[in-house]
Amino acid sequence: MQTYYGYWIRVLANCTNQAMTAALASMDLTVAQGHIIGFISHREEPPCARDIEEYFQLSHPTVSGLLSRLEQKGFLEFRQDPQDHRCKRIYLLDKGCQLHETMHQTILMNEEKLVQDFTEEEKQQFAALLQRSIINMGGHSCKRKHKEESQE
Amino acid sequence: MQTYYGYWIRVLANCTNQAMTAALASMDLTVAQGHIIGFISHREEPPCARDIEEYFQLSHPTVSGLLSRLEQKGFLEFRQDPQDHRCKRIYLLDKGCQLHETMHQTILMNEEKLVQDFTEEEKQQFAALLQRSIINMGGHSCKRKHKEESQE
DNA sequence: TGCTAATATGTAGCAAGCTACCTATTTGGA
DNA sequence: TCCAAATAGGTAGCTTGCTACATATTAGCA
Repeated sequence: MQTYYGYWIRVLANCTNQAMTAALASMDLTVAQGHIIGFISHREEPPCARDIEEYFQLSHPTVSGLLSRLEQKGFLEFRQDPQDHRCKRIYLLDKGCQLHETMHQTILMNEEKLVQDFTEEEKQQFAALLQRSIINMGGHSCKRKHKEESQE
Repeated sequence: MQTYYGYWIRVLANCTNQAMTAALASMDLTVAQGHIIGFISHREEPPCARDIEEYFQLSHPTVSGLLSRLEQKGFLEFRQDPQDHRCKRIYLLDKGCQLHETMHQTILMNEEKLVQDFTEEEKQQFAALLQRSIINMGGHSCKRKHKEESQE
């Protein structure tokens, strides 16, 4: 067996990141920041940092840094949860809401580019194999329901 | 169309990275450093930084930083190319060569884990779809022949 | 009640990715 | 030949990922 998948995944992750970086640059957003804005805007209830960590399988300091940069740029703000004083709920500000639709379209376009010459069957296969490999690697995010949530 | 691939690729890249980090930790190597050691040891001629940038689709400063950390730890050394004084050829030192076999086995184990419940056909499909999506995103690394090279 | 464990978050310091700029060397065409 | 473009590499400063530590609050059990 050749040792290819890890290499391809690394390169593919880098490629998609670079393409999305270019696409989102005009909005003063990085790829990771854009995904977080999208995640927040799709939630009915304002999430806390912990929710983002679980959904994206990221460590707390990583999410903490992302959120603080988004706060500095005026995309969101924190408000302490009245029930649980440990939690800081994340609220999207106008600036963040306005961007969302444009960003959503940009992400959709890049998704389409990624699989532009795939048949419908191949798209489904690709999605299924990606999800199974995440589970194989012990990724927990697949334990949660993603049905109503987008990747952003 | 749902916006999933980008999200899955991000999560998968993160998962494989975390698993490999744990596996390589005992060798005082990070994942990126391990892959570079593997790449160098598989080349007949000592490569220069530019070769690594192309193979892994990474920027020059990224590769530069990786190599300088590997040099500091005594895994490799630079020697100026006598023909072209711009190039610094990269030579693996004993410490790097000794590690290679162990690291290679570690990477193989993780590759196997990634697709542990895939059939042979699914493995081939996964490989083909990953490569096609890299090409779709404009990744240049696929233009080069990888037949004789491993992912490391 | 009161102590312990679990949970949410904060921060320091590192690796690895990037852009943008720099110098030095080589190459190639006028 | 000689100057400009291409090429290889260096460095500053950023984001994003991490581990390892810290504090504050909540929950649960004796």
